[in-house]
Amino acid sequence: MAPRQSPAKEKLIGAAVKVVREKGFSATSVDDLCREAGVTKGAFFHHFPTKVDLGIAAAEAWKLHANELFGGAPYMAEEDPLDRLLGYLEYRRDMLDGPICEFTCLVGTMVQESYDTLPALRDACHDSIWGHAATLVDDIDAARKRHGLTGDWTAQSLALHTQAVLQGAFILAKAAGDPRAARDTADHLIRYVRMLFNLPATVS
Amino acid sequence: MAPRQSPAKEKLIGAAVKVVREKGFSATSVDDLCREAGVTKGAFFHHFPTKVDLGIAAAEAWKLHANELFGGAPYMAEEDPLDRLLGYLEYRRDMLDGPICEFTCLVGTMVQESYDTLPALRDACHDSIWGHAATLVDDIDAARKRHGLTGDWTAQSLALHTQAVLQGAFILAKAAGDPRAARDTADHLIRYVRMLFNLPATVS
DNA sequence: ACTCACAAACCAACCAGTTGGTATGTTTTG
DNA sequence: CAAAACATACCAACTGGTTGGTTTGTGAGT
Repeated sequence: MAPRQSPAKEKLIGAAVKVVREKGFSATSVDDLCREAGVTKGAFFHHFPTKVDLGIAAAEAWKLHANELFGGAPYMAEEDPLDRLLGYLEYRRDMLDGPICEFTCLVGTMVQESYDTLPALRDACHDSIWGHAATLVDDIDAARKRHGLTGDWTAQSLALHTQAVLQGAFILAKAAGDPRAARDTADHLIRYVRMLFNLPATVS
Repeated sequence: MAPRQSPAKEKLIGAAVKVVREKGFSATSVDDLCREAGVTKGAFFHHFPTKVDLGIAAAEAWKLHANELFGGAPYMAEEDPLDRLLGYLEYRRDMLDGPICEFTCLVGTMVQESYDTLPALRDACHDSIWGHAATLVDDIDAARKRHGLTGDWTAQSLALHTQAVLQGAFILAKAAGDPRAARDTADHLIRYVRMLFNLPATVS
């Protein structure tokens, strides 16, 4: 239902998602992006006033992509909200496989570089992360009620915690050049959530 | 006891630690680093063959700095290794306060940008993170034995998990421009470790 | 006739790295 | 012991290439 943007604009956003994840935002030049998208600089600056504006558009596209991907995943059919939450976490753990460039996070990468120097881009990254975390909050709250939990933590803070652990896992994978440590960290996260909800700690 | 390097070299490493944490590695120019250190470009390339080599030296200095800081912290006097571990985590949580640029991690920032393009720098970041995590492993293992724990996780994986959570917390703080979400995530980590060791979940 | 979407050529500023040099030790040698 | 030879630490000026961004032009659709 997206209002079908012009092809050059979409190709540039796709190129940004790909290249920035590999090289980082500031190491990616406008020429890199045009080359990847198969478009000239004229087209670039026709659609985006600055390079930062493409970064912002890419962050927004990334949020839509993520919420579509995880909103439509098989575990979303589970009836118990806790099963949906655990399904999400296991799905994310299982994604930590194969080439690193395919599971890392665009906005986590961008915000590391831009938080102090490019506030508009930082805000777009914030919106992307918080917007994705928000899709978990209702299930966490419903799971708390259904399983009669108390505990001095909020659904929002647990949702953000899952995102933090995943972002940290990406850093471990990048540093090691190998996703094993990232998978172990995701397993710790799953074990934590199971323990919070009084399930056996054994990870599936 | 360090063999006292030349002043320009030390100033450049200090400048790299500061400026790269604020702006990221590739957005930081050699001129930025020279200006911050108060030396000329000639001095820079006398001591470091390339900008990447300064990044590597900064990553090594960062590891030494961290292991010195946390190795000499007050909680290290605790007798129970579990108290040392929890002391470490609470200390790290309490550091998540004040200006963001003062608690974020140099090597986490650098490896995000360099993992695919600058393998030598990535390896130095890997060594820094893994080297710091290693300082926790013995205490975790000793705590497991003393508290009679079983559980299908390794001390190494829990040590790395703490680092992942902290790295993720830094990303949340950077994205929000505010450390509150990072503190909440550190509290979840502390709660997890307490639950693993069968302590009351309440966070101090 | 007019706008939109794009292309090509171009620009000043900036980039990492080089050059050729000086000042200050330190080591070797007559 | 002193002079010569060498090494280290540093500096100012420069270079070729790259940067984000601009300008001007053009072909297709309306």
